[in-house]
Amino acid sequence: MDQLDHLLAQSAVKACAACFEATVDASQIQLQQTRKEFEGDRTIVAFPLTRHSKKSPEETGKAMGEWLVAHDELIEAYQVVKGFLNLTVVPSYWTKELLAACNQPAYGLGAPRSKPKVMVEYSSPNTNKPLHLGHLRNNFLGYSVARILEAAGHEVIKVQIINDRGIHICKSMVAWQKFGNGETPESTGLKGDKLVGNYYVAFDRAFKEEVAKLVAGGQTEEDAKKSAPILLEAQAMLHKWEQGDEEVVALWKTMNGWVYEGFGQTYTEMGVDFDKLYYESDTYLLGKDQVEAGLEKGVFFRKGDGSTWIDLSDEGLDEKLLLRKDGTAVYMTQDIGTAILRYSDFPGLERQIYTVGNEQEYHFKVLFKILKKLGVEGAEKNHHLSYGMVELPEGKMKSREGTVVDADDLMAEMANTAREMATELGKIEDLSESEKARLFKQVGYGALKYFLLKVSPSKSMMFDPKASVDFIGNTAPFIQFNYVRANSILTKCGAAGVTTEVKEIDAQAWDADELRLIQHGLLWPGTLQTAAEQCDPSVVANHAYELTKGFSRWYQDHPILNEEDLAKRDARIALTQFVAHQIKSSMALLGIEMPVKM
RNA sequence: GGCCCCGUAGUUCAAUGGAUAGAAUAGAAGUUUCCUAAACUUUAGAUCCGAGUUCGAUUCUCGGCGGGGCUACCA
Repeated sequence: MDQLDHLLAQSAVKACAACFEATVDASQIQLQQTRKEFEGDRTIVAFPLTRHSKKSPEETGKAMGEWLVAHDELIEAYQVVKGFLNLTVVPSYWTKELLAACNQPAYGLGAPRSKPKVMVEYSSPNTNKPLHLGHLRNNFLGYSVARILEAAGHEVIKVQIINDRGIHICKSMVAWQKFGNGETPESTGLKGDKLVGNYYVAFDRAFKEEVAKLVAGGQTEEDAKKSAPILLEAQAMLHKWEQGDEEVVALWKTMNGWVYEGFGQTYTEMGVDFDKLYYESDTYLLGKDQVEAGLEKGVFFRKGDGSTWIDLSDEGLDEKLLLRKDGTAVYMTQDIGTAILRYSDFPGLERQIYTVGNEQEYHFKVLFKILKKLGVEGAEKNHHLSYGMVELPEGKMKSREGTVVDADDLMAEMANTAREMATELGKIEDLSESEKARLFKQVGYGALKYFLLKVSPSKSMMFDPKASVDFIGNTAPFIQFNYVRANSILTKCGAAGVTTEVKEIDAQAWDADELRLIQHGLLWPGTLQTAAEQCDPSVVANHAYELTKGFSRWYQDHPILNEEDLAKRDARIALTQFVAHQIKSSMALLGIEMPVKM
């Protein structure tokens, strides 16, 4: 619902009062964009109003249309098709709005910090293996949502919690001790996360061999999996870590350090960052006090064996464990502690948004309910930004089966494809090597980000490594290419001494195609609003694509700088500038940069 | 078994209960004296099945069928 819809709804309410003596609330007026095959700009659906008008949909629409044309100076004409009242808005309205938008660099954006403080958590990897395609979707999504919320006017804090402790990292550590021969990232030339990941794989291989041996020796597979010596070693190591054993902690710090170094490089390439990092090793014990306190308040209860639980059957869920019988914390305990810690770290925090895969929907449902029962204020506002799996043609990615698409490899491949394409087209010879390298990343990474963000988060999506990510069609490179064309014209304006400053626009300069393009651009404030409310970057991606497609079509048969009618030329330059600017700022919210040349 | 999500052109994705279900790709046919052809134009092609609610259902309800996930004293 944008400004115009708002005005029209108000008018429609008046029309209903005047024509039918009916009191209708503005919320009952159904407004939509008029479909392009009909004449008009906005459409009021007449069906729902018939019970007020006591007339047929056609007569209802006709009566309202007559009244609106006569009484609302914004409306130039109307047409009733079946039960739909199509309204044509006076062209000067669009021109006026366009002019205002052109002179407002932050057009469509909310005033900074005009909305509550929110926290967006994303990434949150384990430190025992490198980042993969699923993490890319997570990071791009979380980062983009943060940018969108910020653009909408929220103060945003980007965080992640790093799962730096636990049996998984101990597995890598044990394997490194046994098979590593003192290897380091320096000695091998490998990224630290890759090196540690290799030992995780090595652990798994050794573990499987041991299990096979034990099974051959007569054990059941189940027993063998519990008693494999290397697993026992890893468990012993975790125990030592928890005791604070110096040697183990030192190794743990060293290997995690390698991983952070490697992750840091990957984050830089991805273009994402964080305002604060939380480490599970700092927070994993935090929730215990909260649970003890909750126990006293009677929110939780203790079973005969000493374990602590919450009963959520009144909320339609079941019982959930919070402390083991030995009193140690579980995942949920830690999340309770971390959530509460964050409220105290950032006073005034309205809500936390967790970017985590949809397989954890149940977990977060439970977490939010527990927080609420513990009396955490605003707990119900927290949001699990749940997203679907990235599926490969052969099914789910499984690190143990080697069907993982590595994040670094994929990004390198994307930049490489961009290089091949650009070289073939041969339009960038005059760029320096570093400019070229930057361009290939802008285009290649842009294509990847757009590919992952254009799909609604909640849906699982298909990624076929063999088909590779497209660079033509509904893609970032298509959008970038059109931005480059627009930018090229604007640069030429400067060279030709034509001003791009927009002071006035001739309202008669536009044809129907142009009006449509302008109208689409003017939807941007409402679109951004929607994207922020729904935490959905695909809404922004969609808008940018539609706008670009409209521009591309228009560009094809409308001379801009070459237009002889100067009033038209200036109007078109203004429109070009408007579109280019909006493409750039909307794509920036997806973390995608626009090149100046390609 | 229980709970949750998803089924739309060959393929990958759209569509607050609204008009003739949109795009993109792949297919077929075209467009470069002119601001960047990574472009543009034309063409063909789909709502898993069955009921129900509604003036109107891809959308809501119920029942099938098919796919995925959760259902750990793992994280």
